[in-house]
Amino acid sequence: MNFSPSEENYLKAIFHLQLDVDTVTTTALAHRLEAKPASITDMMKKLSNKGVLHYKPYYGFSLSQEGKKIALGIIRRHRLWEYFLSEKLGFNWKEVHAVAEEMEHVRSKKLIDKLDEFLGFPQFDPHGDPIPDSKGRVKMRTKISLAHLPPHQLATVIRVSNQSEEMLELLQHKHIAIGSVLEVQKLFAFDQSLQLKIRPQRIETISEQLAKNIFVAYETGK
Amino acid sequence: MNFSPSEENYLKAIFHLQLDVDTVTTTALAHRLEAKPASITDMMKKLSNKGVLHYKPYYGFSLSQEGKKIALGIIRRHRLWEYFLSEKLGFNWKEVHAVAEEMEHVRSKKLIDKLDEFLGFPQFDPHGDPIPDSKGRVKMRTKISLAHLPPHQLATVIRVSNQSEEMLELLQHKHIAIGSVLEVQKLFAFDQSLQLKIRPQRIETISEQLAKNIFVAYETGK
DNA sequence: AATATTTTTTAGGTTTGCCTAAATTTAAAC
DNA sequence: GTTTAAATTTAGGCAAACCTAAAAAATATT
Repeated sequence: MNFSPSEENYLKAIFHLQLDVDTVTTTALAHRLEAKPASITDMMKKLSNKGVLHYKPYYGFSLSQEGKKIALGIIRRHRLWEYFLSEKLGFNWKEVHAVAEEMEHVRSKKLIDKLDEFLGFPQFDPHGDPIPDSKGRVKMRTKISLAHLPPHQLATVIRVSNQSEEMLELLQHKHIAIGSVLEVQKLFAFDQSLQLKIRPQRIETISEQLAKNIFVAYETGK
Repeated sequence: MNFSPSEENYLKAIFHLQLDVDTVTTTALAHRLEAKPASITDMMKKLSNKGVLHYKPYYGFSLSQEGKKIALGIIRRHRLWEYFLSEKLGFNWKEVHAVAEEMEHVRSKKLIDKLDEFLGFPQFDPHGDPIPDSKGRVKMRTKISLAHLPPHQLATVIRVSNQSEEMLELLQHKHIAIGSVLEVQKLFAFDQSLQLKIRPQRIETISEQLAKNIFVAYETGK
């Protein structure tokens, strides 16, 4: 079955909303897609006719098994393009999303699988979100601020929320960069400062304030 | 001004038709776009209102200066993606066009300029057609069968029309590949066979039949 | 439980990009 | 120079994807 760009956007949005709730409401989806509730109802009828949606009027909707598979395919395309834009063309994280939003609608299985191969089968996009593989499987990770990382848990730096000159200078000094693998060795109760072990074998101490602005991810079961 | 994918396809098609004729007719365009003449008229009204077209009802149309600039931008996008698909993802020439047809409509100046840079500012796409640069300038080349290449004219192999095992074997034996730079040293009148000089310094003789299946290009003034 | 409020759906309208069929204009043929 | 044929445009319709306003259903309030 074939889906228009618009239908694809609906499926993707529902998928994301379902990460938090079992059943998605008309208003929630309208809000996310910046559309009016009436438009949502229109589309829900169409999508449930196509069998990708469980829909009971007035009681919300959720993706069918088929719908989930399709949504994962769209997310795969989106995140692979994000990775390409960031890694190969030098876009920064903020610019990447809007462009990928368009590119994800180019539908060619071969294109995406070749792109995946060209990129070296990346498992996570530049935001640290997992990229589904060609069978729709995703690696799960927990993403949190470094300030909340459990001690002795190995994690990878995926983002810094503050991009000021001053912070980047400090990060450089501490040898912390995107992709750095590290763990918390000690948490000092007095001021919540942290002692880090940065792979392969560097020890650094950072303030709570800095830790709060560094985001890390680590793999979890499943 | 902004153009929909459909409008872009019309502009591109008119541009291509104008390579052969000054004024494009409704029927010619309808034929090329596989649409009905009435649809063409509809769109011509829209496009001439947007100022990209000279249009006199019943007498055909042609691109305005502005229209040409936009068409070149679309062709630039198309051919850069073709180059990417072929060079980076390993697509073959036949598959490249259809996918690029979709990708060309992702509009982001930055995306295209970064892609251009990433690809090393290529001047010709995998079909040997010129890629307009970011200012819309194109290098011109003549594309012909090797059988018709004027003697002593340096040219580059851009395509082989027959992809059979047998022919590829022969090409390999003669050290002729896509991108080979060569010139005709002698044409034997008896059987139209050719003696080639292949850069940097190889001499090969090939039959007329083979020459007819090899296509080459060479730069011409402007 | 009855009423008020919020959420959702229905009904009907708009724009884009296509279509068919009929009318009009231009070009060709006699 | 009529008449015929071909090309083009106009008129009116259709589907997709949105909208507004009104109606209907579910939820909250008292």
